[in-house]
Amino acid sequence: MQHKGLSKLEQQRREKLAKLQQLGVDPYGGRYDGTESAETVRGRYVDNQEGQRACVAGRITLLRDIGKLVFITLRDWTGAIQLGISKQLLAAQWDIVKLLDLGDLIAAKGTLGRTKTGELTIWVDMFTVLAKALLPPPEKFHGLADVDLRYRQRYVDLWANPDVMVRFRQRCQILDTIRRFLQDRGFVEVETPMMQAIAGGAAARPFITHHNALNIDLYLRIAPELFLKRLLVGGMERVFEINRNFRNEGLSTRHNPEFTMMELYQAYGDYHAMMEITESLITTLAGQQGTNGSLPFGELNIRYARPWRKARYADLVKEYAGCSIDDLPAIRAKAKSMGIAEAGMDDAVVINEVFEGAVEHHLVDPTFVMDYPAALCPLTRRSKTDPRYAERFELYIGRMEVANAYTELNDPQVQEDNFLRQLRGQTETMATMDEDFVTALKYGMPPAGGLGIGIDRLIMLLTNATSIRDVILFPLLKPAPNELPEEPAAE
RNA sequence: GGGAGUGUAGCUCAGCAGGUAGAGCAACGGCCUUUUAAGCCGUAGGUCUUGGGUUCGAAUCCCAACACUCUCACCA
Repeated sequence: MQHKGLSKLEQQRREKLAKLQQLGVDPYGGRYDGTESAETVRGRYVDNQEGQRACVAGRITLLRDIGKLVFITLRDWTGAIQLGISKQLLAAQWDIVKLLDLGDLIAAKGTLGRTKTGELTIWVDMFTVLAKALLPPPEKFHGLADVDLRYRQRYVDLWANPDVMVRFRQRCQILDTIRRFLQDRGFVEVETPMMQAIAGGAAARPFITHHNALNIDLYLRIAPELFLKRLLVGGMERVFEINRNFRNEGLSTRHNPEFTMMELYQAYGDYHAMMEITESLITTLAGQQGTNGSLPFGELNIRYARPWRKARYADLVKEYAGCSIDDLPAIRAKAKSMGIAEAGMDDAVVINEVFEGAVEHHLVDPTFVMDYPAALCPLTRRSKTDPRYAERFELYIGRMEVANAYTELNDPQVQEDNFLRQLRGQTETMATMDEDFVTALKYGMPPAGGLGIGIDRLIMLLTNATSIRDVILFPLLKPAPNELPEEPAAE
């Protein structure tokens, strides 16, 4: 795929590499101690104070050759700093300076100062080549813009588009905060199987894989829920897991087949306790990211100020769709008017279609949607006052479902009945009876609240990324043509 | 899978009432010791995604394929 033009540019760089070697320079460096980040150097510099030294390493992203003076913009993962290299100061290494290219990795030492225009600059008196780049970097001003290329070559995107680095470092910071927040509340982090004999805990099509030694098919998990609740039975009272789920579904700006989910379970809690945790956690995170209680998300401006809106599912349908979820003819009429093929659908499913079509896009600021129809919630305890509803909420922010939580069902009899009812309604692999889970419940699971937060979507909201692919380092892509396996010739 | 859009130099993009290609950056050669997307002079770089068709003539029009983006569908 890479043709003449490119290999010519590469050829030129290989020649420079050979020249470096002739000058006795190892173009691929080695261990280099004593560097500081660009950010640190900027932070500690004091104006009008002589003799401040600095040592940095990074990639050459801009190079301005003024003849006997060269300015380099050196970028590391904290930011950029300018190097000034003068022939007078660096006569011994001048031949090497002239062989530097955009994209090369170098380390440099020197004295700090400011130029006429006030730019903080390291006046270099020693530098080391750490890695010669054989391929040219993308255009220096626009960066790498081709969306597909950015995902395929994230290793270029990360430094060619500095916002990308900032966002992924924010992602790490957000995850740190989540872990600390939960640990402070007494939760412990656990890891449960990603490969499961029965893919349970959600309704989604799983990926199938095979274990050779046991000669069994296994599923990549679609949710950790049933294992985490087994831990409640085992006496682990506050657990959480942050890990990948896999769902064999289409891709979109809000869906990646593998995505990161945080699930937690708290013994003796309920869904109101989960609301408190959710609201407290996410407002903490929003406060850390943002300004005065609100953050932009695409065209939207989302207000995170507490308290968040709480609204019953049924009330929202009435408010935005104009009909009661108990009035099935009206619901079906509404569904039909919205273009939903409601004829063969289950009542609860029709209601949910109306909800998704009529209500969701109104839910911009954080909103807890409470009390779902029980038929939609096989793992949830029903309301004691009105068993038609389940003690469940979903949190919507920016028109997206971000969290899902409920009072866990701990009655083994009801759980078994729900599984059986689900089995009757489902096609293909969507549901399998997990008898061992029912057995676990028979030993007694404490009443508990459980919560799942879609981490990727949360990070989208907190970092103003409107595509999930911008918060996942390597989103799933169709392999490039030359990576695809040979296709059988048959049509 | 449906709909809309995109595919031109290494990168970012022009060119599309049909007459076989342009700019900026990057590259190469030259000048320049305070630049900031440095500047100036010069040079080189293209099977216009692929395959058919219409035409005297196609980057441009038509058909098909491939890839990507957005969107809908699938997704409790």
